Amino acid sequence: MTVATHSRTDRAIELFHALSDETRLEIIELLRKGERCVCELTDTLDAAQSRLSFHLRVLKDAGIVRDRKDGRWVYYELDPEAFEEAETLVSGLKPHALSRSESCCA
Amino acid sequence: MTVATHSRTDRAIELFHALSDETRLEIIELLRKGERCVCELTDTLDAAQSRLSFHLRVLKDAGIVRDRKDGRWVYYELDPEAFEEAETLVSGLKPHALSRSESCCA
DNA sequence: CCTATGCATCAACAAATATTGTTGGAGGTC
DNA sequence: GACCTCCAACAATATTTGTTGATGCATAGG
Repeated sequence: MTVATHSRTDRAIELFHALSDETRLEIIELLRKGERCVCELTDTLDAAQSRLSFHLRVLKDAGIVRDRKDGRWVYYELDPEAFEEAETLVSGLKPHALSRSESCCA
Repeated sequence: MTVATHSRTDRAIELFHALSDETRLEIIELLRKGERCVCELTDTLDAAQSRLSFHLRVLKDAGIVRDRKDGRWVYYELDPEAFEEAETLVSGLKPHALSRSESCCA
């Protein structure tokens, strides 16, 4: 599922976009405590199931969460790799991180 | 200028949102080489001036860039602090990073 | 002054995203 | 099998975001 047709920029957009929504950040905050099923999330966040399903998909597509099916329930948990990746991407944007051919000055 | 009540979550949303757009990432990539005036950006990115102005404002509001006026020109440059902040926010979302004493928001 | 340049801002439109209610399938329980 | 729960997917609507062109304002130079 690790798509390779993503440029570095596209990946940054996808990841940062997924992280730039209140509902999604709340989901992440909850999942930091451990795996949760959708029903627990809808309950805790007091959000419609279809809404959470949508946001969970965004998070999943971005690789931020993984899901696991167990009987009737689907459990979601954070994928640490995505956060490493986000950190790497952020550092790659920093002014002092000299990466490829860059000259200088105005 | 609105500052006032910025919860940690609101700040994350603002920052990540600013970083989740192609044009803005291109601007950042250019500014990594150093300060640039808007005219250079419009030229290099081949974008309408009003379009860049819009995105520069988003970046500025998020604290990612600073501007400096010199004569008729306005120069933009990256603010390293914002990237430090972004990194901190990302680590704060990581599954295993147990936060200090508390758990959330404001 | 008068005009040209560099940039911000606004209004209007276009496009992308999010929310809601609904539907249906997969999986349990009895 | 009949029936219930959990959840993803769809369609319709509402909301947000980005683009474009016009306008305004400041500065510089004639």
